[in-house]
Amino acid sequence: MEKSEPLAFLEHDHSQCRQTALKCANNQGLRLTKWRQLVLDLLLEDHRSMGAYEILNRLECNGVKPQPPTAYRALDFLVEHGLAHRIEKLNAYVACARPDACQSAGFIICKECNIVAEVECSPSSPELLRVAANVGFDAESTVMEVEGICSNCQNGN
Amino acid sequence: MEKSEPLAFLEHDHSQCRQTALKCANNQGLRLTKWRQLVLDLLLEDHRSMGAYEILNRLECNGVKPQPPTAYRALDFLVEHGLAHRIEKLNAYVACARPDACQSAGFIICKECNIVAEVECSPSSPELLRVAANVGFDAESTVMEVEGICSNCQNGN
DNA sequence: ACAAATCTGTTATAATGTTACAATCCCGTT
DNA sequence: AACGGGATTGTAACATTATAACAGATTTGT
Repeated sequence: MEKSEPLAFLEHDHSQCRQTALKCANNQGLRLTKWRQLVLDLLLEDHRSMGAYEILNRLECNGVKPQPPTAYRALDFLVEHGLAHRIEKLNAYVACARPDACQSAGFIICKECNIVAEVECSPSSPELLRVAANVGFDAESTVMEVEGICSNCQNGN
Repeated sequence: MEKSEPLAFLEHDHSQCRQTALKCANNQGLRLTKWRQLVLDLLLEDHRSMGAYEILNRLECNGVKPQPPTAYRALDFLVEHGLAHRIEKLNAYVACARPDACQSAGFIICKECNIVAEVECSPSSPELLRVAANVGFDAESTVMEVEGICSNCQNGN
């Protein structure tokens, strides 16, 4: 598979994605607590994005349903440590597709089926970064998202 | 001035920006109604972004303060017709810096002073678009945003 | 075992955005 | 000028997304 192939659109062994993410989390010595684990599991179900409240509504542990801060804390943690990404356009979250090798990611978002394909790519448009550098701007984070209709949905699937 | 120079960071005659935007709106034959005019005026005050409710709170006409839908309708209209942009990372809006020649814009966002510099640039990272094209994705809109600290704010201004 | 740091539970509230429907205004045609 | 259809606005209620604040519990390093 090519480096920047968007996994989400390809047939693949998705359980591998989950394995990789978990392994990666452990290797980093992160504290994957109960809620973080559960949230990550939900996100790792597939390559769709989930809103915080969709996650919250499905979160549950021994019959206990947590409050919003619990979901947001877990999400913040996962995003901060590169196990998940926030999709700004959707106010939603996806599991990182390549937590072992994620430097800078862009996202291809299908409006129809909500698949979010992660693409490892250089941060932002080169022009944008060049201009930022020119004016002495200290870039900390970048958002790269393309929204449209995926090939499957164009064909009415 | 170079094509892709970010106006927001440069000394410039800002009244020109407003003139251009208004001229542009009229040339397109758009109906710049009362609220649209007022919202656009607020956005054109400078190159900062404003949240919908910040705009709403400042909106007023003959002592009448409108409700949220009024602000959102005006913003949607302005965005749809290229007179303003939505900044996804901030859930906020800026006036378009070059409404006469805006094809595809990226944004440099300073966390400190909230300046949003618009940069005309090719849409997204080439890799991201190439991958999208490869998988037959029909791209409709792209988000390109870089957040960080501008040169002024780095120097404690 | 202790203190410090981190994480969780809980309540409340803030901020952002939308639905739905009635009333009004604008514009082209009679 | 009167009419009719489409666009715009007024208004109330509500939905969704996110955070503040603080107490209690758990984990970690020493």
